[in-house]
Amino acid sequence: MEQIAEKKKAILESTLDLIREKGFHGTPMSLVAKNAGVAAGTIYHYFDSKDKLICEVFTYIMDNMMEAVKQHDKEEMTYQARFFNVWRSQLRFYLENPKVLVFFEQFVNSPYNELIGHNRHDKLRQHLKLFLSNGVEAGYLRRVNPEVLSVLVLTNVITTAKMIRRGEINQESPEIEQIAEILWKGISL
Amino acid sequence: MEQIAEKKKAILESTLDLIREKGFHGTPMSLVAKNAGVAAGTIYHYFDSKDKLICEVFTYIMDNMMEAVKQHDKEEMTYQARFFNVWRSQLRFYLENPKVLVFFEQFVNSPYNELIGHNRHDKLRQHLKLFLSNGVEAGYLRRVNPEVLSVLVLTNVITTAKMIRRGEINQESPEIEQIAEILWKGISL
DNA sequence: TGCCACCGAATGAACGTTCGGTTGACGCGC
DNA sequence: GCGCGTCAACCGAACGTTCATTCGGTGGCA
Repeated sequence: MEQIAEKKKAILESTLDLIREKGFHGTPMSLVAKNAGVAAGTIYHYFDSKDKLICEVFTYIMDNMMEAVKQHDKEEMTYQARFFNVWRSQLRFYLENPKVLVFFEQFVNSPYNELIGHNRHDKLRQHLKLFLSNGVEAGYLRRVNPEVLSVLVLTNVITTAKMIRRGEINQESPEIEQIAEILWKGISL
Repeated sequence: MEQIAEKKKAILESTLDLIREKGFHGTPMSLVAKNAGVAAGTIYHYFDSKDKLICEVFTYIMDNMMEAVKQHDKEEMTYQARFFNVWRSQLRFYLENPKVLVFFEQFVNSPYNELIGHNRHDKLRQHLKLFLSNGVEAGYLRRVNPEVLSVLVLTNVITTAKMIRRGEINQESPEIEQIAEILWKGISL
C-alpha cells in the first residue's frame, strides 16, 4: 500500500468521524474540511466528489481491518482456537475503531455500496471463507456452504460489537465469550 | 390500529420505495410527493417534517411485521416448533416485503434511529425477548441473557434475508433451514 | 519560470418547508 | 330544500437556506 499524504489521511479520518456522528447527509464537505484542518477546495484536490470520497473511506477501512485480522492469525494453533482467535480479532478491531462500525453498516446498506464493485470487502470475506472451507473439509465444521458460514460469522461479530457499543452488554462480560460459543456450537460438528 | 388515510398511506409507501432505491438523501420530498400522487404541501399536512416522516415509516413497518409474526404463532406447538415458526415468519415477512429490508437496515444504522426512543424497546423485540426468556426458564435454551438471545435471532433472520436477496442462496434451498438449525443448535440445550 | 499543494470566497442548483388559495363535505338555522 | 359558514384536505408556486463544487489566486520548491 502506498503512503497516504497527510492531508488526505486527515480528510479520510475526518469524514469517518463525522459520518459516524451525523450520517451521510448530516456531514457537509465544509465541515469535513474544517475538522480535517483543510480548505474546502483541498478535498477536491484529492477526491473527485463527495461520493468518491465516501467510497474511498470505505476501502481505506477495509484495508485496515484485513491487516488486523491477518496479523493475529497463528496457523499453528488448533482449528477451534484459531476460529475463536479470528472471531476475537474482528471484534477487537471494531471496539478499537468505534468509528468504523456505524460507518461500515451505514455504507453497506446504502446505494454507495453499488458504486464500488461489491468485491472489495470480499477480501476479508474471501479469507474467512477459505478458513471455514478448510474447517469443513477437515471435519471440524458442519457441511454447510462456506459462503453462508462466512456471512454468519461476519454478522455475528458485528452484532456483538453493536451490543457492546450500545451498552447492552459489558465489554468485560463473559456474555461475549458465550456469543462466540453459541456460534461455534451452531456451526461445528 | 386506526385506519390510515389513503393519501397518508400512499406517502408512507412511496417514501419506503424511494428510500430503498436511492437512500435517505437521494429522495427529495418533491419526489415522494410525485410518486404518491400528492402535492408537496400535502405531505406536511400529515407529517411535521422529513425526519418525522421517516421515523413514521419505520414504526409503520414494525407494526406490520409484528402483526405478521404474532398471526402465525401457535401457542399449542412444542417450543422448538414455535421457535422455527417465529424464525420463518420473520423471514417470510422480509421476503414478501423486500422494500423493508434495505430501509430497515439503513434506518437502524442512521442517526434517525436516535430520534425514536432506543429501538431496544420496540414491540417486536420485546415480544421475542419474552418468548426466549420463557425458553430459558423452561430449560429449552442455554442460560444466556434474553436480550442477547433476541438480538442474535433478529440479526440471524436479517442476514438470511439479505443473502437470499443478493442471490447468494436460493429461496427454495435447504440451506435456509440449515441456517435456522445452526442458530437453534447454538442457543438450545 | 513552472509546477504543485493548497486556500476560501463565490456560485448555482437542489431541496425542505411555507403559505395563500381552492375544493368539497357537513352542520345548522330557516 | 336552501343558503351560509366552517373546516379539513389538498394543491403547487415560491422562498430561503444549505451545500457540493468551482475557480482565481498564493506561496514555496525545483
